[in-house]
Amino acid sequence: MDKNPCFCSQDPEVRKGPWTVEEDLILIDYINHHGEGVWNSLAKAAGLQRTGKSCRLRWLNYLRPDVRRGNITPEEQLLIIHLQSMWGNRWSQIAKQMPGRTDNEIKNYWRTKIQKHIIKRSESEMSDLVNPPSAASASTDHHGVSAADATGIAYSPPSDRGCRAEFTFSPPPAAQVPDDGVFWSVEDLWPMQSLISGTGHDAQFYPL
DNA sequence: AACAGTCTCAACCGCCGTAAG
DNA sequence: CCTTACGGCGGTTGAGACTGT
Repeated sequence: MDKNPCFCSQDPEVRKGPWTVEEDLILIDYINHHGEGVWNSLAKAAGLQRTGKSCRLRWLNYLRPDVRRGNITPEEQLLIIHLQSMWGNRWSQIAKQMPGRTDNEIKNYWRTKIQKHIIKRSESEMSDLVNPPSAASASTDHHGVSAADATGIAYSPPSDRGCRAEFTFSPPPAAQVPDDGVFWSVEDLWPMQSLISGTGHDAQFYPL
């Protein structure tokens, strides 16, 4: 087991790193014929020089037939933000609410697309405290819509109580999805104004 | 065209909970 | 009850892709 990682990491029979097409085919073929089972046994029985964990991860995050990859929709973006604000980093739980999406994908999306904006906004807010922006400059996005009104998402920086930062979220109207089918970027969705004046009440971070 | 910086995401690591013996 | 084996989870890493200069 992995509480004795030295055995596995020093085992020359165990492969690491990116999966090859051949390995993928072996795993898919084996699971198609025998189903998912005890992963360590499965890896050996299939003739894969991989750990059971590695096989499980590869199957769940990549090879499973119902996995949808890429093109996170605006609705999914908002759902991720909403669920993350309710549950925190319970990625597997969030993934269960989003059929076809994996916890790994959601986690990566959050960290690369959303969390980045939290940090940026926190930094800009800190600078705004020193150099306050004009009221008009932050009130609309480039679609000409109030960002806070459009998304209903609001962010409040950490309080002096030592709690985590808070999001608030109210479901946006369906009209926010563009007719041309082009996905909105996080920049489009991000509620710039609300960073300063969040007013929603639906959800918030739980203190750690 | 070449290089540097940034971003994305597949995969690994380590911890925890639980079931079985 | 204790130990072991395993699955599951969240955090992190690093290689390759992409973008800007």
